[in-house]
Amino acid sequence: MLSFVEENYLKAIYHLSEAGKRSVNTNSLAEEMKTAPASVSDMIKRLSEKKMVDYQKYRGVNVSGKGKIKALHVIRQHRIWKVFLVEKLNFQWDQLDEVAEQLEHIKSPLLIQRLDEFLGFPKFDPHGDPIPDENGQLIEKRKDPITQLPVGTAGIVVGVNGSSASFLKYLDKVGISIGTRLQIVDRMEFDGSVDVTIDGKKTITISPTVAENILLSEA
Amino acid sequence: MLSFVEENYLKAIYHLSEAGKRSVNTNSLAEEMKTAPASVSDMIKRLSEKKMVDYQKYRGVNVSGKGKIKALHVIRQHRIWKVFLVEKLNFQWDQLDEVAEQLEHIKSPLLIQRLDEFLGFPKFDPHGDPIPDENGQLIEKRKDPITQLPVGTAGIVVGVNGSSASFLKYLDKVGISIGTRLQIVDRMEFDGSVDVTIDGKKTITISPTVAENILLSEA
DNA sequence: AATTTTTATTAGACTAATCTAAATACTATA
DNA sequence: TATAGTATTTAGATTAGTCTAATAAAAATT
Ligand SMILES: [Mn+2]
Ligand SMILES: [Mn+2]
Ligand SMILES: [Mn+2]
Ligand SMILES: [Mn+2]
Repeated sequence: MLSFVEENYLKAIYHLSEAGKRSVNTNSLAEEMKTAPASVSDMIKRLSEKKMVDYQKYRGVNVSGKGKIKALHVIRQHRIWKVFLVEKLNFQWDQLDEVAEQLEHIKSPLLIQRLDEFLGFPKFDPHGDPIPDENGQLIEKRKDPITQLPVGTAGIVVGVNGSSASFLKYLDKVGISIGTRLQIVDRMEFDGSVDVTIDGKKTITISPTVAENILLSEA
Repeated sequence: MLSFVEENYLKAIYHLSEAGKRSVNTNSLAEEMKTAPASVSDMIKRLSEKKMVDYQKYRGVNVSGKGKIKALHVIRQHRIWKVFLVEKLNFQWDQLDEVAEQLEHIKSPLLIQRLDEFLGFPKFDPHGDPIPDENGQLIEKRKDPITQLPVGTAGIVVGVNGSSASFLKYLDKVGISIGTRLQIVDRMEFDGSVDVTIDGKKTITISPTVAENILLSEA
Protein backbone atom coordinates (compact mmCIF):
# COMPACT_ATOMS: atom_id res chain seq x y z
CA MET A 1 0.00 0.00 0.00
CA LEU A 2 1.31 3.40 -0.98
CA SER A 3 1.40 6.36 1.39
CA PHE A 4 -0.30 9.67 0.62
CA VAL A 5 3.08 11.13 -0.26
CA GLU A 6 3.98 8.32 -2.62
CA GLU A 7 0.60 8.68 -4.31
CA ASN A 8 1.17 12.39 -4.80
CA TYR A 9 4.60 11.82 -6.33
CA LEU A 10 3.24 9.19 -8.67
CA LYS A 11 0.46 11.46 -9.82
CA ALA A 12 2.92 14.30 -10.41
CA ILE A 13 5.23 12.04 -12.43
CA TYR A 14 2.28 10.85 -14.49
CA HIS A 15 1.16 14.40 -15.23
CA LEU A 16 4.61 15.84 -15.92
CA SER A 17 5.42 12.93 -18.23
CA GLU A 18 2.20 13.70 -20.13
CA ALA A 19 0.59 10.38 -19.32
CA GLY A 20 3.89 8.53 -19.53
CA LYS A 21 4.98 9.83 -22.93
CA ARG A 22 8.35 11.30 -21.84
CA SER A 23 10.50 10.96 -18.77
CA VAL A 24 10.59 13.57 -16.04
CA ASN A 25 13.67 15.23 -14.62
CA THR A 26 14.36 15.64 -10.94
CA ASN A 27 14.18 19.42 -10.82
CA SER A 28 10.77 19.76 -12.44
CA LEU A 29 9.41 17.13 -10.10
CA ALA A 30 10.95 18.97 -7.17
CA GLU A 31 9.31 22.18 -8.31
CA GLU A 32 5.96 20.50 -8.77
CA MET A 33 6.13 18.84 -5.34
CA LYS A 34 7.59 21.92 -3.68
CA THR A 35 10.45 19.94 -2.19
CA ALA A 36 14.21 19.92 -2.50
CA PRO A 37 15.67 17.96 -5.43
CA ALA A 38 17.47 15.76 -2.91
CA SER A 39 14.14 14.67 -1.47
CA VAL A 40 12.96 13.78 -4.94
CA SER A 41 16.01 11.61 -5.54
CA ASP A 42 15.27 9.77 -2.29
CA MET A 43 11.62 9.25 -3.15
CA ILE A 44 12.26 8.13 -6.70
CA LYS A 45 14.60 5.51 -5.36
CA ARG A 46 11.86 4.24 -3.06
CA LEU A 47 9.20 4.20 -5.78
CA SER A 48 11.67 2.44 -8.02
CA GLU A 49 12.21 -0.31 -5.44
CA LYS A 50 8.45 -0.74 -5.31
CA LYS A 51 8.43 -1.06 -9.13
CA MET A 52 6.12 1.93 -9.44
CA VAL A 53 8.50 3.90 -11.65
CA ASP A 54 11.17 3.20 -14.24
CA TYR A 55 14.31 4.99 -13.27
CA GLN A 56 17.97 5.19 -14.17
CA LYS A 57 20.25 7.55 -12.35
CA TYR A 58 20.69 10.86 -14.15
CA ARG A 59 18.31 9.68 -16.89
CA GLY A 60 15.01 10.83 -15.44
CA VAL A 61 12.00 8.91 -14.23
CA ASN A 62 8.68 7.72 -15.60
CA VAL A 63 5.72 5.74 -14.34
CA SER A 64 5.90 1.96 -14.80
CA GLY A 65 2.92 -0.12 -15.86
CA LYS A 66 1.93 -0.64 -12.25
CA GLY A 67 2.62 2.98 -11.42
CA LYS A 68 0.48 4.30 -14.25
CA ILE A 69 -2.49 2.27 -13.09
CA LYS A 70 -2.02 3.51 -9.55
CA ALA A 71 -1.69 7.13 -10.72
CA LEU A 72 -4.87 6.86 -12.78
CA HIS A 73 -6.64 5.38 -9.80
CA VAL A 74 -5.74 8.41 -7.70
CA ILE A 75 -6.69 10.75 -10.55
CA ARG A 76 -10.03 8.99 -10.84
CA GLN A 77 -10.73 9.57 -7.18
CA HIS A 78 -9.56 13.16 -7.38
CA ARG A 79 -11.91 13.95 -10.25
CA ILE A 80 -14.92 12.10 -8.86
CA TRP A 81 -14.57 14.00 -5.59
CA LYS A 82 -14.41 17.25 -7.54
CA VAL A 83 -17.68 16.45 -9.24
CA PHE A 84 -19.19 15.79 -5.84
CA LEU A 85 -17.90 19.05 -4.39
CA VAL A 86 -19.27 21.11 -7.24
CA GLU A 87 -22.52 19.30 -8.00
CA LYS A 88 -23.62 18.47 -4.48
CA LEU A 89 -21.84 20.94 -2.22
CA ASN A 90 -21.75 23.95 -4.54
CA PHE A 91 -18.02 24.52 -4.28
CA GLN A 92 -16.45 27.23 -6.41
CA TRP A 93 -13.78 26.16 -8.88
CA ASP A 94 -11.00 27.79 -6.91
CA GLN A 95 -11.87 25.98 -3.67
CA LEU A 96 -11.76 22.53 -5.21
CA ASP A 97 -8.17 21.43 -5.35
CA GLU A 98 -7.18 21.90 -1.75
CA VAL A 99 -9.92 19.55 -0.61
CA ALA A 100 -9.74 17.08 -3.52
CA GLU A 101 -6.00 16.70 -2.88
CA GLN A 102 -6.92 15.26 0.50
CA LEU A 103 -10.00 13.26 -0.44
CA GLU A 104 -8.26 11.48 -3.31
CA HIS A 105 -6.22 9.47 -0.79
CA ILE A 106 -9.10 7.89 1.13
CA LYS A 107 -8.68 4.15 0.83
CA SER A 108 -12.01 2.49 0.15
CA PRO A 109 -12.96 0.97 -3.18
CA LEU A 110 -16.57 0.76 -2.00
CA LEU A 111 -16.65 4.47 -1.20
CA ILE A 112 -15.53 5.58 -4.63
CA GLN A 113 -17.77 3.06 -6.38
CA ARG A 114 -20.83 4.25 -4.47
CA LEU A 115 -19.91 7.89 -4.89
CA ASP A 116 -19.52 7.40 -8.64
CA GLU A 117 -22.96 5.82 -8.73
CA PHE A 118 -24.44 8.57 -6.56
CA LEU A 119 -23.14 11.14 -9.05
CA GLY A 120 -24.52 9.26 -12.06
CA PHE A 121 -21.18 7.92 -13.36
CA PRO A 122 -19.80 11.25 -14.55
CA LYS A 123 -17.32 11.11 -17.45
CA PHE A 124 -15.73 14.54 -16.92
CA ASP A 125 -14.82 16.57 -13.87
CA PRO A 126 -15.78 20.22 -13.36
CA HIS A 127 -12.64 21.37 -15.19
CA GLY A 128 -13.60 19.24 -18.16
CA ASP A 129 -10.95 16.62 -17.57
CA PRO A 130 -11.95 13.03 -18.27
CA ILE A 131 -12.47 10.63 -15.37
CA PRO A 132 -10.61 7.32 -15.82
CA ASP A 133 -12.73 4.21 -15.26
CA GLU A 134 -11.96 1.56 -12.61
CA ASN A 135 -9.41 0.01 -14.97
CA GLY A 136 -7.67 3.29 -15.71
CA GLN A 137 -9.19 3.72 -19.16
CA LEU A 138 -9.51 7.32 -20.30
CA ILE A 139 -11.99 8.62 -22.81
CA GLU A 140 -10.06 11.37 -24.50
CA LYS A 141 -12.18 14.03 -26.12
CA ARG A 142 -10.91 16.79 -28.42
CA LYS A 143 -10.69 20.06 -26.56
CA ASP A 144 -9.93 23.21 -28.55
CA PRO A 145 -9.51 26.78 -27.37
CA ILE A 146 -12.04 29.14 -28.93
CA THR A 147 -9.21 30.94 -30.71
CA GLN A 148 -8.59 27.87 -32.84
CA LEU A 149 -12.16 27.27 -33.99
CA PRO A 150 -13.79 28.93 -37.02
CA VAL A 151 -16.73 31.32 -36.84
CA GLY A 152 -19.96 29.35 -36.83
CA THR A 153 -18.68 26.52 -34.65
CA ALA A 154 -20.81 25.52 -31.68
CA GLY A 155 -19.60 23.40 -28.75
CA ILE A 156 -19.80 22.62 -25.09
CA VAL A 157 -17.40 24.18 -22.63
CA VAL A 158 -15.40 21.21 -21.33
CA GLY A 159 -12.58 23.00 -19.60
CA VAL A 160 -10.49 26.08 -19.05
CA ASN A 161 -6.77 26.71 -19.06
CA GLY A 162 -5.32 28.03 -15.85
CA SER A 163 -7.46 28.67 -12.85
CA SER A 164 -6.77 32.19 -11.57
CA ALA A 165 -9.51 33.20 -9.20
CA SER A 166 -10.26 36.37 -11.15
CA PHE A 167 -10.67 34.50 -14.43
CA LEU A 168 -13.05 32.00 -12.86
CA LYS A 169 -14.97 34.83 -11.24
CA TYR A 170 -15.32 36.50 -14.64
CA LEU A 171 -16.68 33.29 -16.16
CA ASP A 172 -19.18 32.96 -13.34
CA LYS A 173 -20.30 36.54 -13.90
CA VAL A 174 -20.97 36.16 -17.61
CA GLY A 175 -22.62 32.78 -17.05
CA ILE A 176 -20.07 30.40 -18.54
CA SER A 177 -19.26 27.12 -16.81
CA ILE A 178 -18.53 23.51 -17.70
CA GLY A 179 -21.41 22.22 -19.78
CA THR A 180 -22.39 25.63 -21.14
CA ARG A 181 -23.13 25.60 -24.89
CA LEU A 182 -21.32 28.31 -26.84
CA GLN A 183 -21.63 29.32 -30.47
CA ILE A 184 -18.95 31.42 -32.13
CA VAL A 185 -20.85 34.08 -34.07
CA ASP A 186 -18.14 36.55 -35.04
CA ARG A 187 -14.43 37.23 -34.79
CA MET A 188 -13.02 40.77 -34.98
CA GLU A 189 -10.04 40.91 -37.33
CA PHE A 190 -8.27 43.83 -35.68
CA ASP A 191 -7.74 42.24 -32.23
CA GLY A 192 -9.18 38.76 -32.29
CA SER A 193 -12.10 39.48 -29.97
CA VAL A 194 -14.90 36.96 -30.40
CA ASP A 195 -18.68 37.21 -30.13
CA VAL A 196 -20.20 34.10 -28.58
CA THR A 197 -23.79 33.16 -27.91
CA ILE A 198 -24.25 31.57 -24.50
CA ASP A 199 -26.72 28.70 -24.31
CA GLY A 200 -28.57 30.14 -27.32
CA LYS A 201 -29.63 33.11 -25.26
CA LYS A 202 -27.48 36.20 -24.91
CA THR A 203 -24.46 37.09 -27.02
CA ILE A 204 -21.35 38.65 -25.47
CA THR A 205 -17.93 39.72 -26.69
CA ILE A 206 -14.92 38.06 -25.14
CA SER A 207 -11.31 39.16 -25.36
CA PRO A 208 -8.74 37.07 -27.26
CA THR A 209 -7.15 36.12 -23.93
CA VAL A 210 -10.43 34.79 -22.64
CA ALA A 211 -11.06 32.98 -25.93
CA GLU A 212 -7.67 31.34 -25.71
CA ASN A 213 -8.47 29.90 -22.30
CA ILE A 214 -11.91 28.45 -22.85
CA LEU A 215 -11.93 24.92 -24.25
CA LEU A 216 -14.79 23.67 -26.39
CA SER A 217 -15.65 20.16 -27.43
CA GLU A 218 -17.79 19.16 -30.39
CA ALA A 219 -21.39 19.51 -29.27
CA MET B 1 -2.20 21.71 13.30
CA LEU B 2 -2.53 18.20 14.63
CA SER B 3 -1.59 15.09 12.64
CA PHE B 4 -4.06 12.30 11.93
CA VAL B 5 -2.41 10.23 14.61
CA GLU B 6 -2.63 12.97 17.22
CA GLU B 7 -6.29 13.46 16.38
CA ASN B 8 -6.97 9.76 16.84
CA TYR B 9 -5.24 9.72 20.21
CA LEU B 10 -7.17 12.75 21.37
CA LYS B 11 -10.46 11.20 20.34
CA ALA B 12 -9.59 7.98 22.14
CA ILE B 13 -8.65 9.86 25.31
CA TYR B 14 -11.90 11.78 25.15
CA HIS B 15 -13.95 8.62 24.76
CA LEU B 16 -12.11 6.56 27.35
CA SER B 17 -12.34 9.40 29.85
CA GLU B 18 -16.10 9.47 29.26
CA ALA B 19 -16.11 12.97 27.84
CA GLY B 20 -13.39 14.14 30.22
CA LYS B 21 -14.96 12.90 33.42
CA ARG B 22 -12.07 10.69 34.60
CA SER B 23 -8.45 10.31 33.62
CA VAL B 24 -7.22 7.56 31.37
CA ASN B 25 -4.36 5.20 32.10
CA THR B 26 -1.63 4.35 29.66
CA ASN B 27 -2.46 0.70 29.20
CA SER B 28 -6.11 1.19 28.30
CA LEU B 29 -5.11 3.83 25.82
CA ALA B 30 -2.48 1.49 24.39
CA GLU B 31 -5.10 -1.21 24.03
CA GLU B 32 -7.56 1.17 22.37
CA MET B 33 -4.93 2.46 19.96
CA LYS B 34 -3.44 -0.98 19.36
CA THR B 35 0.05 0.26 20.14
CA ALA B 36 2.70 -0.46 22.74
CA PRO B 37 2.35 1.39 26.05
CA ALA B 38 5.73 2.98 25.40
CA SER B 39 4.37 4.58 22.26
CA VAL B 40 1.48 5.97 24.26
CA SER B 41 3.84 7.54 26.78
CA ASP B 42 5.73 9.21 23.94
CA MET B 43 2.56 10.53 22.34
CA ILE B 44 1.06 11.76 25.59
CA LYS B 45 4.18 13.76 26.20
CA ARG B 46 3.84 15.36 22.80
CA LEU B 47 0.15 16.17 23.23
CA SER B 48 0.96 17.56 26.65
CA GLU B 49 3.56 19.91 25.19
CA LYS B 50 0.91 21.11 22.76
CA LYS B 51 -1.43 21.71 25.72
CA MET B 52 -3.98 19.30 24.29
CA VAL B 53 -4.01 17.07 27.36
CA ASP B 54 -3.49 17.41 31.10
CA TYR B 55 -0.88 14.96 32.18
CA GLN B 56 1.27 14.09 35.16
CA LYS B 57 3.66 11.18 34.98
CA TYR B 58 2.21 7.98 36.40
CA ARG B 59 -1.07 9.79 37.15
CA GLY B 60 -2.93 9.27 33.89
CA VAL B 61 -4.03 11.66 31.19
CA ASN B 62 -7.15 13.60 30.26
CA VAL B 63 -8.18 16.05 27.56
CA SER B 64 -7.52 19.72 28.30
CA GLY B 65 -10.00 22.46 27.42
CA LYS B 66 -8.35 22.90 24.03
CA GLY B 67 -8.07 19.17 23.58
CA LYS B 68 -11.71 18.54 24.30
CA ILE B 69 -12.80 21.04 21.68
CA LYS B 70 -10.46 19.46 19.16
CA ALA B 71 -11.73 15.97 19.99
CA LEU B 72 -15.33 17.05 19.61
CA HIS B 73 -14.47 18.63 16.30
CA VAL B 74 -13.12 15.32 15.01
CA ILE B 75 -16.13 13.45 16.43
CA ARG B 76 -18.42 15.91 14.68
CA GLN B 77 -16.75 15.22 11.35
CA HIS B 78 -16.77 11.48 11.97
CA ARG B 79 -20.49 11.43 12.65
CA ILE B 80 -21.48 13.76 9.83
CA TRP B 81 -19.55 11.58 7.38
CA LYS B 82 -21.36 8.54 8.74
CA VAL B 83 -24.70 10.15 8.04
CA PHE B 84 -23.54 10.85 4.50
CA LEU B 85 -22.36 7.29 3.96
CA VAL B 86 -25.63 5.79 5.14
CA GLU B 87 -28.12 8.31 3.80
CA LYS B 88 -26.54 9.07 0.45
CA LEU B 89 -24.33 6.12 -0.36
CA ASN B 90 -26.36 3.34 1.27
CA PHE B 91 -23.53 1.98 3.36
CA GLN B 92 -24.30 -0.83 5.80
CA TRP B 93 -23.65 -0.13 9.46
CA ASP B 94 -20.68 -2.48 9.62
CA GLN B 95 -18.89 -0.79 6.69
CA LEU B 96 -19.02 2.66 8.22
CA ASP B 97 -16.22 2.97 10.68
CA GLU B 98 -13.30 2.03 8.50
CA VAL B 99 -14.11 4.81 6.07
CA ALA B 100 -15.30 7.40 8.59
CA GLU B 101 -12.03 6.94 10.50
CA GLN B 102 -10.27 8.27 7.41
CA LEU B 103 -12.73 10.95 6.35
CA GLU B 104 -12.87 12.53 9.80
CA HIS B 105 -9.33 13.86 9.30
CA ILE B 106 -9.94 15.86 6.13
CA LYS B 107 -9.01 19.44 6.92
CA SER B 108 -11.59 21.81 5.46
CA PRO B 109 -14.07 23.76 7.54
CA LEU B 110 -15.97 24.64 4.37
CA LEU B 111 -16.31 20.99 3.40
CA ILE B 112 -17.89 19.91 6.66
CA GLN B 113 -20.11 22.97 6.79
CA ARG B 114 -21.44 22.33 3.30
CA LEU B 115 -21.79 18.61 3.93
CA ASP B 116 -23.75 19.32 7.10
CA GLU B 117 -26.05 21.59 5.13
CA PHE B 118 -26.38 19.05 2.30
CA LEU B 119 -27.52 16.47 4.85
CA GLY B 120 -30.06 18.81 6.43
CA PHE B 121 -28.11 19.51 9.63
CA PRO B 122 -28.53 16.07 11.19
CA LYS B 123 -28.48 15.91 14.99
CA PHE B 124 -27.68 12.19 15.33
CA ASP B 125 -25.50 9.80 13.42
CA PRO B 126 -26.69 6.40 12.12
CA HIS B 127 -25.75 4.75 15.43
CA GLY B 128 -27.89 7.26 17.27
CA ASP B 129 -24.95 9.19 18.70
CA PRO B 130 -25.41 12.96 18.89
CA ILE B 131 -23.44 15.19 16.51
CA PRO B 132 -21.63 18.04 18.28
CA ASP B 133 -22.20 21.48 16.74
CA GLU B 134 -19.39 23.71 15.39
CA ASN B 135 -18.65 24.84 18.94
CA GLY B 136 -18.51 21.34 20.34
CA GLN B 137 -21.88 21.52 22.03
CA LEU B 138 -23.62 18.17 22.42
CA ILE B 139 -27.33 17.66 22.68
CA GLU B 140 -27.56 14.70 25.01
CA LYS B 141 -30.72 12.73 24.67
CA ARG B 142 -31.79 9.91 27.01
CA LYS B 143 -31.26 6.55 25.42
CA ASP B 144 -32.76 3.51 27.14
CA PRO B 145 -32.61 -0.13 26.15
CA ILE B 146 -36.04 -1.63 25.54
CA THR B 147 -35.53 -3.91 28.56
CA GLN B 148 -35.67 -0.90 30.86
CA LEU B 149 -38.85 0.69 29.53
CA PRO B 150 -42.37 -0.21 30.68
CA VAL B 151 -45.00 -1.79 28.46
CA GLY B 152 -46.88 0.90 26.58
CA THR B 153 -43.84 3.09 25.96
CA ALA B 154 -43.26 4.32 22.41
CA GLY B 155 -40.01 5.74 21.13
CA ILE B 156 -37.62 6.20 18.26
CA VAL B 157 -34.69 3.86 17.76
CA VAL B 158 -31.66 6.09 18.28
CA GLY B 159 -28.98 3.49 18.58
CA VAL B 160 -27.86 -0.04 19.24
CA ASN B 161 -25.30 -1.55 21.56
CA GLY B 162 -22.54 -3.48 19.88
CA SER B 163 -22.37 -3.87 16.17
CA SER B 164 -21.96 -7.55 15.32
CA ALA B 165 -22.70 -8.09 11.67
CA SER B 166 -25.27 -10.75 12.43
CA PHE B 167 -27.19 -8.52 14.84
CA LEU B 168 -27.28 -5.69 12.34
CA LYS B 169 -28.39 -8.10 9.64
CA TYR B 170 -31.21 -9.29 11.88
CA LEU B 171 -32.36 -5.72 12.46
CA ASP B 172 -32.33 -5.05 8.74
CA LYS B 173 -34.39 -8.17 8.14
CA VAL B 174 -37.13 -7.27 10.60
CA GLY B 175 -37.16 -3.67 9.42
CA ILE B 176 -35.64 -1.87 12.38
CA SER B 177 -33.12 0.91 11.85
CA ILE B 178 -32.23 4.30 13.30
CA GLY B 179 -35.32 6.45 13.19
CA THR B 180 -37.78 3.56 13.32
CA ARG B 181 -40.65 4.15 15.75
CA LEU B 182 -41.28 1.26 18.15
CA GLN B 183 -44.05 0.71 20.65
CA ILE B 184 -43.66 -1.82 23.45
CA VAL B 185 -46.96 -3.72 23.50
CA ASP B 186 -46.20 -6.67 25.77
CA ARG B 187 -43.49 -8.27 27.85
CA MET B 188 -43.47 -12.01 28.59
CA GLU B 189 -42.80 -12.65 32.24
CA PHE B 190 -41.18 -16.05 31.84
CA ASP B 191 -38.23 -15.00 29.68
CA GLY B 192 -38.43 -11.27 29.10
CA SER B 193 -39.31 -11.48 25.42
CA VAL B 194 -40.99 -8.31 24.19
CA ASP B 195 -43.65 -7.64 21.58
CA VAL B 196 -43.00 -4.42 19.70
CA THR B 197 -44.96 -2.69 16.98
CA ILE B 198 -42.76 -1.39 14.20
CA ASP B 199 -43.71 1.98 12.73
CA GLY B 200 -47.32 1.35 13.74
CA LYS B 201 -47.54 -1.45 11.23
CA LYS B 202 -46.54 -5.00 12.07
CA THR B 203 -45.88 -6.38 15.53
CA ILE B 204 -43.05 -8.82 16.18
CA THR B 205 -41.57 -10.58 19.18
CA ILE B 206 -37.96 -9.87 20.04
CA SER B 207 -35.73 -11.81 22.42
CA PRO B 208 -34.53 -10.26 25.67
CA THR B 209 -31.04 -10.06 24.22
CA VAL B 210 -32.26 -8.08 21.26
CA ALA B 211 -34.38 -5.87 23.55
CA GLU B 212 -31.33 -5.14 25.66
CA ASN B 213 -29.40 -3.90 22.67
CA ILE B 214 -31.91 -1.59 21.03
CA LEU B 215 -31.91 1.95 22.41
CA LEU B 216 -35.05 4.06 22.36
CA SER B 217 -35.44 7.76 22.91
CA GLU B 218 -38.66 9.54 23.89
CA ALA B 219 -40.64 10.04 20.73
C1' DA C 1 38.72 19.46 -26.10
C1' DA C 2 38.74 21.87 -21.98
C1' DT C 3 36.08 24.48 -18.96
C1' DT C 4 32.04 26.26 -16.96
C1' DT C 5 27.30 25.79 -15.74
C1' DT C 6 23.45 23.10 -14.69
C1' DT C 7 21.40 19.06 -12.97
C1' DA C 8 21.31 15.18 -10.00
C1' DT C 9 22.91 12.26 -6.32
C1' DT C 10 24.95 11.28 -1.84
C1' DA C 11 26.14 12.41 2.95
C1' DG C 12 24.55 13.38 7.09
C1' DA C 13 21.06 15.35 10.15
C1' DC C 14 16.29 16.08 11.85
C1' DT C 15 11.22 15.05 13.31
C1' DA C 16 7.14 12.01 13.84
C1' DA C 17 5.71 7.72 15.00
C1' DT C 18 6.61 3.43 16.10
C1' DC C 19 8.96 -0.77 18.41
C1' DT C 20 11.51 -3.90 22.20
C1' DA C 21 13.94 -4.15 26.38
C1' DA C 22 15.38 -2.16 30.54
C1' DA C 23 14.57 0.73 34.41
C1' DT C 24 11.59 2.94 37.65
C1' DA C 25 7.42 4.23 40.17
C1' DC C 26 3.21 3.06 42.15
C1' DT C 27 0.03 -0.41 44.56
C1' DA C 28 -1.37 -4.25 46.91
C1' DT C 29 -0.44 -7.85 49.98
C1' DA C 30 1.70 -10.34 53.21
C1' DT D 1 6.33 -1.71 56.23
C1' DA D 2 8.97 -4.58 53.33
C1' DT D 3 8.24 -7.05 49.15
C1' DA D 4 6.22 -8.67 45.08
C1' DG D 5 3.65 -7.51 41.20
C1' DT D 6 1.82 -4.30 37.93
C1' DA D 7 1.86 -0.09 35.42
C1' DT D 8 4.51 3.36 33.37
C1' DT D 9 8.38 5.61 31.66
C1' DT D 10 12.98 5.83 29.54
C1' DA D 11 16.65 4.09 26.46
C1' DG D 12 17.86 3.10 22.22
C1' DA D 13 16.63 1.58 17.49
C1' DT D 14 13.95 1.81 13.09
C1' DT D 15 11.39 3.76 9.04
C1' DA D 16 9.28 7.54 6.25
C1' DG D 17 9.94 11.83 4.72
C1' DT D 18 12.19 15.88 4.80
C1' DC D 19 16.25 19.30 4.82
C1' DT D 20 21.17 21.58 3.70
C1' DA D 21 25.70 21.07 2.07
C1' DA D 22 28.95 18.58 -0.48
C1' DT D 23 30.01 15.84 -4.46
C1' DA D 24 29.57 14.01 -8.97
C1' DA D 25 27.68 13.57 -13.58
C1' DA D 26 25.88 15.61 -17.77
C1' DA D 27 25.27 19.41 -20.84
C1' DA D 28 26.51 23.68 -22.72
C1' DT D 29 30.10 27.04 -23.98
C1' DT D 30 33.99 28.60 -25.15
MN1 LIG E 1 -3.13 14.57 -2.85
MN1 LIG F 1 12.17 7.82 23.17
MN1 LIG G 1 -9.41 8.41 12.46
MN1 LIG H 1 20.03 9.83 2.59
